[in-house]
Amino acid sequence: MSEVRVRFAPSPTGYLHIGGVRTALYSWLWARRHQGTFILRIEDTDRERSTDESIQVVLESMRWLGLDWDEGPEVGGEHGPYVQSKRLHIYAQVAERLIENGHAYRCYATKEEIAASREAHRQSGTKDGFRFESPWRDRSGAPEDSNSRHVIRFRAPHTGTTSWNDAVKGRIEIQHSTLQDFILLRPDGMPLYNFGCVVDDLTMGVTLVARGDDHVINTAPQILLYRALGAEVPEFAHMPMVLAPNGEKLSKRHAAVGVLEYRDMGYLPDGVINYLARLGWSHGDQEIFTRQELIEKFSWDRVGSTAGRYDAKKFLHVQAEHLRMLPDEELARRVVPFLADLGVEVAGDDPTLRKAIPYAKPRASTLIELAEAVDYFFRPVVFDEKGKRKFLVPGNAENLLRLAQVVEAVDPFDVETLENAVKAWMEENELPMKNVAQPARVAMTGRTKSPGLFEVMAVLGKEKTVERLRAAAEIASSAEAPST
RNA sequence: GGCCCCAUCGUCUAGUGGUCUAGGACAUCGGCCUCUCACGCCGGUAACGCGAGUUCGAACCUCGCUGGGGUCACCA
Repeated sequence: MSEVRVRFAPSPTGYLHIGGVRTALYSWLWARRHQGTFILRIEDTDRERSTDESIQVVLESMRWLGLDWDEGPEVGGEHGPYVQSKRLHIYAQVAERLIENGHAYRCYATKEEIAASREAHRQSGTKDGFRFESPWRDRSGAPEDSNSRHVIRFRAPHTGTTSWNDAVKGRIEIQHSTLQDFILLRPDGMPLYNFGCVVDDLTMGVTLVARGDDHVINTAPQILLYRALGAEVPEFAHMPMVLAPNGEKLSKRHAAVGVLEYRDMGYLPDGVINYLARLGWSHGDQEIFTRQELIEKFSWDRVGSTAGRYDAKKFLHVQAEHLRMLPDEELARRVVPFLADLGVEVAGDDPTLRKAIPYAKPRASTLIELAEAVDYFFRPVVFDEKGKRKFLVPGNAENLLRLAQVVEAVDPFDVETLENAVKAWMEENELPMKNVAQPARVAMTGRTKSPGLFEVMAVLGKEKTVERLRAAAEIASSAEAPST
């Protein structure tokens, strides 16, 4: 097999959409699987919407996901520049060639003329789609003022068909009668999508073009363009789109669509990648994949043909699986910034943090939840009001005090020894675990839900455990008895 | 509307003519475990859109219908 060269070509218009990420991911996996080249190209020819900040967002998104590119912005490459607005001279050259060989022509029609033509078409009541037929298609000369504003159009065939064998959809055939003389270059020299895309893919040696299936129709004009340039046509892979839960096009209204939002919500790159990979692609019954497994197992023929719907719950589940797969040291390191957001400054190699992670891990799906599950080890208890009212009551004060006493004598201060000592004390006094556990839990964590009592104690350490139990006993004894 | 694509549980999917009284995962509902909450474990509900063919036999092949999506720009 010849070298695999694939690209991801987003337009920088705000954020990197999660659907776009999936396209990027599949291409990246394909490249990595075949030791090929993954190219990142910025399609910023829409001046209205493209911004430099957006380019940075795209790069940052790709970096965060770990989808590294071999050629593209910041890393360079032999076929640069990799930003379309810096390639205008190339498009101009190619367009000139197409004019010379008769495949393209200068069109001086004004926007007003086109609008009028569209209106006339509408009035005529035909059922066919509108195609602008430029009077300049068959005119040889130019207007008197040869500098006048014009675009360059492709001389599209009116009859026949173009077909290709799509890597995910199979054979697709498009009627030429549905094509119009699409514009290659605007008066300002900016290429339109179909032209810029083809020129770049061609000059960059792209062997397979992967994109969303909203581009299926564009493939016909693009193939025509390749042929007009006497070039070999690459392979195409059109994947179904990611839809909203209700079947609409996925947008901000339905979910977080910018991929960086997931970073901020405490998702892991591998969690995002796994969920997206599995949305539309499958490998038997396997649900959870490491990045390496994805690289080894990905193939276009396992990409399904039905549009996938975004499912936040499944996404969170897959994310949680990856959180639990991460070694504790690594989790401790990664949770630090999220703890900082909660106002807790702690180092990634802090021994208390390191000890707390294994107990917090099964209770968290994201890094944010993980941070929230360990914060009380590092700062004064903040009581859950309901829990406080229910459990820190006079009737429990004595037990809390005595528990503090029992615990104070425990050595070594580990889970097993603690459990033995406390249980022995409870048995002696015929105290049911239930009566002791919740007040103690609230005392130590401020909440009614937490890891096991003895686990919390062991992480907290003797000093803080005793201190918190006594403080809670104090609160309890001075609290009013429950009114009911 | 024209053109293009698609159609298995609520969702993601396995299934490529018989092994399917359709499997897995998420969600959901029961239960177990238990000091709370999770994790984990066990079990349940739940799908081949409809209609014609082809065939001894169809979720799998063909056609039609219905439904959904995409696209018809000097956006990408």
